[in-house]
Amino acid sequence: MKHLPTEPYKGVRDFYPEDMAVQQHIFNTWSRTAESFGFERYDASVLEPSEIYKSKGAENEEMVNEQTYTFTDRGDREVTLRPEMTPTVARMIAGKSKELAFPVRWYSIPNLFRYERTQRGRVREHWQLNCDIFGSNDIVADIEIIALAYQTLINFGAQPEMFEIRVNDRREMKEFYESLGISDEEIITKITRLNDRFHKIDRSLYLAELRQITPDSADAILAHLEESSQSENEVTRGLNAVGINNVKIDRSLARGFDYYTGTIFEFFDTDPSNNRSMLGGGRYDNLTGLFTSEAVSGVGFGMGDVTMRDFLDTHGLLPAKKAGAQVIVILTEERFNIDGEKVAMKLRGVGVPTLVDISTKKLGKKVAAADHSGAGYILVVGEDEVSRGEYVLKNLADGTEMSGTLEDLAQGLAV
RNA sequence: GCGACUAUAGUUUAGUGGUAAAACUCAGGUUUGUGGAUCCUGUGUCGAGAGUUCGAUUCUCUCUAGUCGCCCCA
Repeated sequence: MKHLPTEPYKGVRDFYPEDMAVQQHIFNTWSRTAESFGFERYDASVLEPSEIYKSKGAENEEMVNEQTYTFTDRGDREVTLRPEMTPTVARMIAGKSKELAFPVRWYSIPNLFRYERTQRGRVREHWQLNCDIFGSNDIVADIEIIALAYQTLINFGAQPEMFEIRVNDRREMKEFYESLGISDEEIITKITRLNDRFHKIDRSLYLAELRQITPDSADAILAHLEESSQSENEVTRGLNAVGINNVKIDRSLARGFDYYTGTIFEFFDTDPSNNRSMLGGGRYDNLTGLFTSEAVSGVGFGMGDVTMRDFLDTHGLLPAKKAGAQVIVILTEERFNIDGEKVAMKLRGVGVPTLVDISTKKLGKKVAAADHSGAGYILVVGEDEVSRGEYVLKNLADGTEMSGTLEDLAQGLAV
């Protein structure tokens, strides 16, 4: 018989226990940090009506058709597996726009799906921390959201030198282009698209292409762009004031062609082997326009688990392997297995994670396996222990033993 | 959508136009109630199909899968 492949579907991942341990560490750090800033968690289904992704024009329609998982359900509704969280949360905010006490701080860790060509750091399914402040037009909201992203990396154990925050502002850029007499959206889009490649291509090539778009203003745009790392704005000054200094203005920063209307930012890994954007976000006006005439603004960011994992791996910040149980109960013979479960139930009852080794290995192998698993203690159950009602708890790290009734031992281990 | 590279044991890799290796992992034994050791044992249609050849895992072609880039990146 021909068997099915054991590989997961293209572009998605299996989480074996050791992978899941890392995943939990990432999720825990994400939510702990967001909640330390007073953010509240929300979530929604992975299924959304396709139109909430399409309704931003032909460009979006094309994106949805080519880069999402979209299908028609049995009721002839067009459905999409959510590729991003922002339209969903915009829908939810709009639904309650009259009863929410703005500003609100919300976060979520959604599973997102994109039909893409896979490559390093890009898969078809990932998890993303999404943090947003809705309903505040104060620049301090922009500063706080960047500070939250910064603190998240710090809480993973990162040093500020390991990454760099690049900030730009859509409105400032628009004003700058207008000061040069450029107001044509199409031209600005072309310039922005080229700017996005600024760090990837040669300076002379950049200038040559820029001259093709806008011959008269090319030199001024290049100069403006090159001096940006020397300059500052309200956001960078605010970040410096709260002790965040690995930040600079980068006027080449583009962030695609999404809904951002003000501040935009990205965090870059400074390690050359992982030199890529780790997270990004920005400010948008009237996020809720699709759903209601109540205009609600927002500022937020998204940070993926895949890029986070790459970052932690690159900088040696992945956590050490964690044990599945603190105590492993070992039986000398199979006939004691129920006695073993009784012992385990006692320990679990006082909050000690306990498992019973029900394998058929020999005693020595079981001890070795327990040690290998990272458990803290073993407790052997056999003829003597059951008849006497006294047990020996052995600490695997230092070899010390503690003996007594189950009650005594449970007391000693209780958390 | 375009391009490059790769495919050998569970994993990571060596290797050869003439019957395929190592390390690690795992399982069992060495060891009848106590430690990551030692030693022994175990597992492969060399990605699939076709061609060249006396003979192909090795060379050629096609396909498939994966990786990495470009494009795009909400």
